[in-house]
Amino acid sequence: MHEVLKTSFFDRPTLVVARELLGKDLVRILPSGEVVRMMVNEVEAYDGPEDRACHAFRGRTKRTDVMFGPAGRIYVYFVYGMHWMLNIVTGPKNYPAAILLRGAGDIVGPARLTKALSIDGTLNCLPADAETGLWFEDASRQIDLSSILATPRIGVDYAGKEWAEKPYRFVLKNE
DNA sequence: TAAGTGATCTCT
DNA sequence: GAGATCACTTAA
Repeated sequence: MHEVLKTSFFDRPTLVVARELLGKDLVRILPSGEVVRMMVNEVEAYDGPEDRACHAFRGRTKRTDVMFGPAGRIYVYFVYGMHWMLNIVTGPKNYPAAILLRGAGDIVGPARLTKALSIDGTLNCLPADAETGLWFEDASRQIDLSSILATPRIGVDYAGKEWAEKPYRFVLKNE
Protein backbone atom coordinates (compact mmCIF):
# COMPACT_ATOMS: atom_id res chain seq x y z
CA MET A 1 0.00 0.00 0.00
CA HIS A 2 1.28 3.44 -0.83
CA GLU A 3 1.53 5.50 2.29
CA VAL A 4 1.13 9.26 2.24
CA LEU A 5 4.28 10.90 3.57
CA LYS A 6 3.44 12.78 6.74
CA THR A 7 4.96 15.71 8.56
CA SER A 8 7.23 13.34 10.47
CA PHE A 9 8.94 12.36 7.21
CA PHE A 10 9.78 15.96 6.39
CA ASP A 11 10.59 17.01 9.95
CA ARG A 12 14.13 15.65 9.77
CA PRO A 13 17.48 16.96 8.52
CA THR A 14 16.96 18.46 5.07
CA LEU A 15 19.75 16.55 3.36
CA VAL A 16 18.37 13.26 4.63
CA VAL A 17 14.86 14.09 3.47
CA ALA A 18 16.17 15.23 0.09
CA ARG A 19 17.92 11.95 -0.55
CA GLU A 20 14.99 9.89 0.67
CA LEU A 21 12.54 11.84 -1.45
CA LEU A 22 14.13 10.33 -4.54
CA GLY A 23 12.04 7.39 -5.68
CA LYS A 24 8.96 8.58 -3.83
CA ASP A 25 5.82 9.50 -5.72
CA LEU A 26 4.62 13.04 -6.24
CA VAL A 27 0.85 12.98 -6.59
CA ARG A 28 -1.24 15.83 -7.91
CA ILE A 29 -4.94 16.28 -8.51
CA LEU A 30 -5.21 18.53 -11.55
CA PRO A 31 -7.96 21.14 -11.80
CA SER A 32 -9.61 18.81 -14.32
CA GLY A 33 -9.88 16.18 -11.61
CA GLU A 34 -7.32 13.94 -13.21
CA VAL A 35 -4.84 12.40 -10.80
CA VAL A 36 -1.21 12.43 -11.85
CA ARG A 37 1.45 10.37 -10.16
CA MET A 38 5.14 10.53 -10.91
CA MET A 39 8.34 9.44 -9.31
CA VAL A 40 10.60 12.13 -7.91
CA ASN A 41 14.02 11.88 -9.53
CA GLU A 42 15.72 15.24 -8.99
CA VAL A 43 15.76 17.55 -5.96
CA GLU A 44 17.86 20.25 -4.34
CA ALA A 45 18.24 21.01 -0.64
CA TYR A 46 18.18 24.55 0.75
CA ASP A 47 19.17 24.13 4.31
CA GLY A 48 18.94 26.68 7.05
CA PRO A 49 20.02 30.22 7.93
CA GLU A 50 23.69 29.51 7.15
CA ASP A 51 23.02 28.48 3.55
CA ARG A 52 23.77 31.52 1.42
CA ALA A 53 21.84 30.01 -1.48
CA CYS A 54 18.72 29.60 0.65
CA HIS A 55 16.12 32.34 0.23
CA ALA A 56 15.82 32.54 3.97
CA PHE A 57 19.48 33.45 4.38
CA ARG A 58 18.50 37.11 4.31
CA GLY A 59 16.02 36.57 7.06
CA ARG A 60 12.36 36.07 7.53
CA THR A 61 10.24 38.00 5.05
CA LYS A 62 6.76 37.66 3.70
CA ARG A 63 8.10 35.42 0.97
CA THR A 64 10.33 33.19 3.11
CA ASP A 65 7.95 32.97 6.05
CA VAL A 66 6.65 29.56 5.03
CA MET A 67 10.15 28.11 5.20
CA PHE A 68 10.22 28.91 8.90
CA GLY A 69 6.96 27.09 9.42
CA PRO A 70 6.37 23.44 10.21
CA ALA A 71 7.64 20.73 7.86
CA GLY A 72 5.48 19.30 5.12
CA ARG A 73 4.17 22.64 3.90
CA ILE A 74 4.34 23.61 0.27
CA TYR A 75 6.57 26.54 -0.69
CA VAL A 76 5.82 27.88 -4.16
CA TYR A 77 7.41 31.04 -5.49
CA PHE A 78 7.51 32.95 -8.75
CA VAL A 79 10.79 33.75 -10.47
CA TYR A 80 12.13 35.26 -13.70
CA GLY A 81 8.77 36.81 -14.37
CA MET A 82 7.26 33.58 -15.63
CA HIS A 83 8.14 30.47 -13.66
CA TRP A 84 6.71 28.84 -10.57
CA MET A 85 9.00 26.73 -8.37
CA LEU A 86 7.75 23.94 -6.14
CA ASN A 87 9.39 23.21 -2.79
CA ILE A 88 8.53 21.19 0.28
CA VAL A 89 9.42 22.65 3.68
CA THR A 90 11.61 20.53 5.95
CA GLY A 91 13.04 20.61 9.44
CA PRO A 92 11.58 21.88 12.68
CA LYS A 93 9.51 25.01 13.11
CA ASN A 94 11.58 28.22 12.97
CA TYR A 95 14.37 26.45 11.07
CA PRO A 96 14.20 27.74 7.48
CA ALA A 97 14.75 24.92 5.02
CA ALA A 98 13.09 23.40 1.99
CA ILE A 99 13.64 21.06 -0.90
CA LEU A 100 13.21 22.19 -4.49
CA LEU A 101 11.54 19.66 -6.76
CA ARG A 102 13.47 19.77 -10.03
CA GLY A 103 12.28 16.66 -11.81
CA ALA A 104 9.74 13.85 -11.60
CA GLY A 105 8.54 11.19 -13.99
CA ASP A 106 9.85 12.14 -17.40
CA ILE A 107 9.72 15.83 -16.63
CA VAL A 108 13.07 17.54 -16.25
CA GLY A 109 13.17 21.11 -14.98
CA PRO A 110 11.53 22.77 -11.98
CA ALA A 111 9.42 25.21 -13.98
CA ARG A 112 8.30 22.52 -16.39
CA LEU A 113 7.19 20.43 -13.46
CA THR A 114 4.96 23.14 -12.03
CA LYS A 115 3.58 23.87 -15.46
CA ALA A 116 2.74 20.22 -16.10
CA LEU A 117 1.08 19.88 -12.69
CA SER A 118 -0.79 23.20 -12.68
CA ILE A 119 1.06 24.37 -9.62
CA ASP A 120 1.06 28.07 -8.79
CA GLY A 121 1.06 30.50 -5.90
CA THR A 122 -2.35 29.45 -4.66
CA LEU A 123 -0.70 26.35 -3.16
CA ASN A 124 1.90 28.32 -1.23
CA CYS A 125 1.92 27.61 2.52
CA LEU A 126 -0.59 24.80 2.26
CA PRO A 127 0.17 21.39 3.78
CA ALA A 128 1.04 18.68 1.28
CA ASP A 129 -1.92 16.38 1.64
CA ALA A 130 -4.96 15.02 -0.18
CA GLU A 131 -7.11 18.01 0.74
CA THR A 132 -4.64 20.36 -0.90
CA GLY A 133 -4.49 18.10 -3.93
CA LEU A 134 -0.72 17.78 -3.86
CA TRP A 135 1.16 15.28 -1.76
CA PHE A 136 3.89 12.64 -1.64
CA GLU A 137 3.60 8.87 -1.26
CA ASP A 138 6.01 6.11 -0.42
CA ALA A 139 5.80 3.78 -3.39
CA SER A 140 7.98 1.22 -1.61
CA ARG A 141 10.74 1.39 -4.15
CA GLN A 142 14.16 0.23 -3.10
CA ILE A 143 16.62 2.97 -3.93
CA ASP A 144 20.21 1.83 -3.96
CA LEU A 145 22.62 4.44 -2.61
CA SER A 146 24.83 3.89 -5.63
CA SER A 147 22.04 5.07 -7.91
CA ILE A 148 21.95 8.49 -6.25
CA LEU A 149 24.14 11.19 -7.72
CA ALA A 150 25.04 14.28 -5.64
CA THR A 151 26.08 17.42 -7.50
CA PRO A 152 26.27 21.17 -6.87
CA ARG A 153 22.98 23.05 -7.12
CA ILE A 154 21.92 24.78 -10.30
CA GLY A 155 21.78 28.55 -10.71
CA VAL A 156 23.10 29.53 -7.30
CA ASP A 157 26.47 31.03 -8.18
CA TYR A 158 25.39 34.21 -6.44
CA ALA A 159 25.74 32.35 -3.14
CA GLY A 160 29.52 32.35 -3.34
CA LYS A 161 31.93 29.51 -4.02
CA GLU A 162 31.59 27.70 -0.74
CA TRP A 163 27.83 27.37 -0.85
CA ALA A 164 27.41 27.13 -4.59
CA GLU A 165 29.69 24.10 -4.67
CA LYS A 166 28.02 22.11 -1.93
CA PRO A 167 26.64 18.83 -3.31
CA TYR A 168 23.07 19.58 -2.32
CA ARG A 169 21.49 18.45 -5.56
CA PHE A 170 20.44 14.84 -5.70
CA VAL A 171 19.61 13.00 -8.89
CA LEU A 172 18.32 9.48 -9.34
CA LYS A 173 20.24 7.85 -12.13
CA ASN A 174 18.28 6.11 -14.83
CA GLU A 175 17.58 2.44 -14.17
C1' DT B 1 23.72 32.95 -26.05
C1' DA B 2 20.30 36.14 -24.88
C1' DA B 3 15.67 37.71 -24.34
C1' DG B 4 11.56 37.48 -21.90
C1' DT B 5 8.95 38.67 -17.66
C1' DG B 6 7.25 40.45 -13.07
C1' DA B 7 7.46 39.69 -7.84
C1' DT B 8 10.48 40.81 -4.25
C1' DC B 9 13.91 43.11 -1.83
C1' DT B 10 17.17 47.01 -1.07
C1' DC B 11 18.23 51.13 -1.36
C1' DT B 12 16.81 56.33 -1.71
C1' DG C 1 9.14 55.02 -5.70
C1' DA C 2 13.25 53.36 -8.47
C1' DG C 3 16.50 49.93 -9.63
C1' DA C 4 18.63 45.30 -9.40
C1' DT C 5 18.11 40.68 -8.96
C1' DC C 6 16.43 36.16 -9.83
C1' DA C 7 16.64 28.18 -7.17
C1' DC C 8 14.36 29.22 -15.50
C1' DT C 9 12.98 28.13 -20.35
C1' DT C 10 12.96 28.63 -25.07
C1' DA C 11 14.34 29.84 -29.41
C1' DA C 12 18.30 30.87 -32.19
